[in-house]
Amino acid sequence: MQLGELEKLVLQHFWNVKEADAKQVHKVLGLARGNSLNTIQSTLDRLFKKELLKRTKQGHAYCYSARVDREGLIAQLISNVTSDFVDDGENSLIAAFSSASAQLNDEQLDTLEKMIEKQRQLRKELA
Amino acid sequence: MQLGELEKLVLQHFWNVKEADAKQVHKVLGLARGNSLNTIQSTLDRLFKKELLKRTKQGHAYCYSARVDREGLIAQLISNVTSDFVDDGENSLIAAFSSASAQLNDEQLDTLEKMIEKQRQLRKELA
DNA sequence: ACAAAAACCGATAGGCAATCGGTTTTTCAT
DNA sequence: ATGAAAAACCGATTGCCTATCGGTTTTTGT
Repeated sequence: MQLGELEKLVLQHFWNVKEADAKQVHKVLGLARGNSLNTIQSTLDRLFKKELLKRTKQGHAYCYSARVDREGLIAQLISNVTSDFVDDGENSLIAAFSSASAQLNDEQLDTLEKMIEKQRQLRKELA
Repeated sequence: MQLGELEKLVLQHFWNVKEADAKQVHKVLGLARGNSLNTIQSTLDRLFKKELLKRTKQGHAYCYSARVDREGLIAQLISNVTSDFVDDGENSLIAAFSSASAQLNDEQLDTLEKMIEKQRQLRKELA
């Protein structure tokens, strides 16, 4: 799945504002870029069809909100873009990590390790 | 940077064969897909311009080989696709991990932790 | 120098984001 | 209920990129 520039801006917008209709998004993002309301509507619709936004009728307008959070989208994008190079069963994040671990600094390694520990703890509590 | 289907196949080919000229790639990949030699040449050229392959004149033909390994490409793709959503300094993998960790099974968590340890060890040796 | 091989150029088609005008549908107030 | 306004929907165009080749130019080895 391919994301264009405006689509990315809109997604980020919805990580800030929880929900908004086309008109509101247009006011915040569209006007500054010189986009028509229609352009914003189309973009919202495309993102809805891509299942990155959800929407509900609210009065006479769709009210949109994020369907994935930032981390979820990043995970999905990584999976999409790497899947052709990753064996089935292999988790793309792990494959990615083996690719990119050299780029991480010590502090980031610590962070990651703490996240793993946290996840383990969480499971212990649920078990 | 956008990679097409044929481009991906060609890249993977060069992770197997070290080096080859257009004719050889065509024989291995192109014939099976019904591609002309020209199509293969164009693709090689595009990948060269994207700096994913390198090439040297060998007799009368360019001899191509991989410029990035699988892990390097994966890392680059991840960086490309996530950079718009990740603050400078923040690593996209870590951002992604924080949401995707729940999807990993215990074994994969172990794997990841071992990778971290391995990376730490590597650094200690280099220091 | 010449034939063959390879590179290079340019054109076409197909897919997707961006963009918007115009039409249809929905909605709300009267 | 009905009509104006608002919003959704549809369809077309543009631009960018990959895929694909035909044809021309350049290179090369004999």
